[in-house]
Amino acid sequence: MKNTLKIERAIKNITQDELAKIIGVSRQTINAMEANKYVPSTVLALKIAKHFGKHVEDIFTLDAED
Amino acid sequence: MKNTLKIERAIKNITQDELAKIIGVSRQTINAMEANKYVPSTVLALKIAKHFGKHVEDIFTLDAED
DNA sequence: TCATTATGTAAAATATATTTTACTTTTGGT
DNA sequence: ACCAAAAGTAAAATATATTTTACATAATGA
Repeated sequence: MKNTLKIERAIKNITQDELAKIIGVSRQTINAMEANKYVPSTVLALKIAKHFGKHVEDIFTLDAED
Repeated sequence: MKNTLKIERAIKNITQDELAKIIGVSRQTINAMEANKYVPSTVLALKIAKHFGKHVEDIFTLDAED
């Protein structure tokens, strides 16, 4: 799975820390997601998508190996 | 978070076991998700949404306490 | 240039998701 | 009524997500 978190953040010009506070997670969690360290829970994905006004599929996409 | 998994399955008339095999998880995982025992990973949510031809948001929705 | 901010990284601890195994109960068809 | 299939439930084991704490590195703006 890949995601466009970093791009979305850049579009809105917000830091990882700001997004983390809005969503209610640690900054490192945002960083880990951007770096694909692990797969987020659906609750997080929904909150993120909602914050950016997009569908989950617009931000998170499946890879062949998923 | 709540979901409409059971309804989607009923619409397509497939069992938990069949959906589990398609998605690549255990039947009990499907059951646990339908019963809101835990929150699925985004990879699972994406696969499920894709299988039913819907957006993640159409199947999984946030509650106030999320 | 330099101080501050932002991001990257790591590891241990903690929390949660998922699987496996097993059994029970319900459902639906004959 | 009977029975196989489907769904429900549980608990231990396993895997993964997330947090916390800490430090390093990169980027930014004055």
